[in-house]
Amino acid sequence: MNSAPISFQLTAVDGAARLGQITTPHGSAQTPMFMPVATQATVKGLTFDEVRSLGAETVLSNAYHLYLRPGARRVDDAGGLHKFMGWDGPILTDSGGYQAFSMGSLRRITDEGIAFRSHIDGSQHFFTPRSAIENQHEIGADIIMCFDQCVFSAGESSAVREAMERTHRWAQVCFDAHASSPNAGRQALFGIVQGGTMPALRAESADFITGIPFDGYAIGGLAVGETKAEMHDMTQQVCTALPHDKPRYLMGVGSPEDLVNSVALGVDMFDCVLPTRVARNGALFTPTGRINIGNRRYAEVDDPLDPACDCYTCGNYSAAYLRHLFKAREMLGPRLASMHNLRFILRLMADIRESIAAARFTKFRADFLAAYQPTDETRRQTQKHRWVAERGA
RNA sequence: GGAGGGGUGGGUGAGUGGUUAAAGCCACCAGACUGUAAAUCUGGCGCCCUGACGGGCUUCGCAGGUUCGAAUCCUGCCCCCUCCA
Repeated sequence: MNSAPISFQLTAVDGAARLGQITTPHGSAQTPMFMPVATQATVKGLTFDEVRSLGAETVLSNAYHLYLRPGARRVDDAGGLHKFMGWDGPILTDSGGYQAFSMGSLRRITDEGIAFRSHIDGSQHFFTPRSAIENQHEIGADIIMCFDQCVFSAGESSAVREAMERTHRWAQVCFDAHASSPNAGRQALFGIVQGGTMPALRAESADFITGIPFDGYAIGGLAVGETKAEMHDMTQQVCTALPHDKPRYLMGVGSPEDLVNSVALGVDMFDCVLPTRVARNGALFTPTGRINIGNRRYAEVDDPLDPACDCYTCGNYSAAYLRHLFKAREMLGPRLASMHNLRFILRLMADIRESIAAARFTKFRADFLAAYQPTDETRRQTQKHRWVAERGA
């Protein structure tokens, strides 16, 4: 029997929020943590030196993308993903299950697995739960994920149930394939709870998945189009059903407010493309909410976007300059914006951890949410609701 | 001086009698993006009224004219470009 590839220690609890540490073959990381997304073995636009200096301890990559290019075999031959991409900290790889959701018409799902048509060259590829695990063995991340089927959470119940049951069957296959492999001693495997937005299905899924002794448990199929309230309720429900002593990973989340809210429910790990994707399109996080740097109002702001921010961007450049870079479509714009957003998120996580350690997370959360307006759209809706409420009364 | 071509909304550029407030692209304004097919996508973009639906007004160098109806046809004028001398 191999010794466990990772260990998880809880060091403090504040309400349902947990402070902990995950130790992997490539070092340890404090939780709750946010993992920047390096889908194609790169956090778009940044070097890993920069990623680390921003405060990231663990990064996420994607086995589907690496399988297609440069090839899992090639990554293995290059000495594994850590060496290949130049990141010696913990890495988690997603199996490619999410691509069952995001690739739409390019894939076909059967009980055997998922047939993908490569978005790169149109070639046909077939992923089975077993092959997805083998890919991840070759790639060599510290934490690998079960091959699941992600669906639109609030979709038709029969479709959600079907995907959930398939995910369950595949979870067992993944577990067996991993447990019987030599990699079980050096890579951790997480199971994934599905079940859409239906409490009964989530309960069933959490029960099934936690029945398999994975190294950690993930909540999948959220933040894919359902309401914030549904996401919150499902996360809360699943968290109460997950074992206390294993890390809990809410996949694909999230926005600043989602992170704060989900930590309050007991989530330990997050990943999300939002900070970097949104940054590349000119949206930046600030303590008072998300803004679009391309807006006219920043044209003459010669101070940093957030003078209190400790990131490289805010330390060296004005909002007006950042806006100019975006308007001129200069590549430095997305880079500086990505650094800012990742720093914002990673500092937020550090602040969260600090507040849990000091047993004042509840207040921290309340203060943060009171100040933070997610987007202009939500801001507008909030104002409209208020207006309608006042008027209707 | 001769021959020909052309002037369209911020720019470029379609449109040659009605279905045109006028394509497309750019610029500009605004929004979105949650296990990355994304440095992407969406909406707005003459003026006025409306929360919206919608309605009103004024536009295609300028001035006249033909016509039920003109960016489109005719006349005059003003500019611009190409070639020849």
